[in-house]
Amino acid sequence: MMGPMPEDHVSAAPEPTTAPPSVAFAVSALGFQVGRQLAEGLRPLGIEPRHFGLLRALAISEGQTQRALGQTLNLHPNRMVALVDDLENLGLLERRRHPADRRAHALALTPTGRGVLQQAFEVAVSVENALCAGLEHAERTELLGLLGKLRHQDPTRPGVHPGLYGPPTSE
Amino acid sequence: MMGPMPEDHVSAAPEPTTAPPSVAFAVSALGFQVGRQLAEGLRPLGIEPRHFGLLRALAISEGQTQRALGQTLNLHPNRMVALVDDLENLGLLERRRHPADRRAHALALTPTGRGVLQQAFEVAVSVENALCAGLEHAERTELLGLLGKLRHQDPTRPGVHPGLYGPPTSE
DNA sequence: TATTGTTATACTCTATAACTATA
DNA sequence: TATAGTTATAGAGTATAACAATA
Repeated sequence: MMGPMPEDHVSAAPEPTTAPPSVAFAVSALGFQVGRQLAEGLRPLGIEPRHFGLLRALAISEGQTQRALGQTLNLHPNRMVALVDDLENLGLLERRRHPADRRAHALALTPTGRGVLQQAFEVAVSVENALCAGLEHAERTELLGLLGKLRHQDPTRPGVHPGLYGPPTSE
Repeated sequence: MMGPMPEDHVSAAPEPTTAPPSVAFAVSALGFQVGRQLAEGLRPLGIEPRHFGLLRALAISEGQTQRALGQTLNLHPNRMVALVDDLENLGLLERRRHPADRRAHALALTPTGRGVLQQAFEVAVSVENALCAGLEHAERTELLGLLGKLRHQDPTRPGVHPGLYGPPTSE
């Protein structure tokens, strides 16, 4: 990875102490900000972005085992335990008996969990709208199109965000 | 924070299990990817993104005290110690005597440090170009313009990225 | 023997607060 | 008394590997 790369859009040797305007930098700083805002918005719901990601993935297909869900989210079985514990303690999901395998759990959202997921989506929408408040509707469409043309390193399942599962952001 | 927000661009209640195309999500996922790529690219130089950030800030005005530099980067004095230790051990900067205050250090880049910073900028340019490889020049300009219109929560000094100083990204 | 979920352990990173030497 | 830098300590998070139950 990180071998020779095409260097056409930006000159190769900028002023050493100065950074040219950079899509990478903008996207990185904005992405961090968005993550913080999402975490803040979810706090009243008692969950963190990683829980949101798990609930969302579970809602897409219920009855999955922890392992299956963990593979979808690229999470080690290990880390799934605490995450599922959290959500079960909050009453947002249940570990039910798996019909075919008595070792495994069949994960299922509770009605409360479905409600919280709904609210979490609304938080996400708020973050989106706050972020895009300075854009006309057409500009936002245009921006989405351009972002879609950026090279994604990890064309995994859509909706899977590798950075969503770290520790809660401090500061 | 996170109070009432305008909700015009996106309907407030999407399908609960499905996410509409979102600038926030795209920017967040791409930002995380960019961070990983930068870390990978810097590894051969023996530094991490946070060291890059510190070197860059130091290059802008040398002779600063650790505290002053830490304030620029929003880093507690505490965390500066290990960071400056790293860079001093690598021979990239020096703690010199402060002319006016014998408690403080005057931080200065070494020639090696200047060289490594230069190489780090080249890595950053590589990441930028890889990211934007699918864009025409005009599209990239357009994208930069649109990103600039997104609402920045933290209009601090330009070039300061709050998420740059966490632990090195695993996975 | 392999696999699911769990636990144990060591390790890293962080934050708070002490500490020292200057001011 | 306050400040610059440092160190100590405790806490949170992660990863690796062991473990029990089941396949």
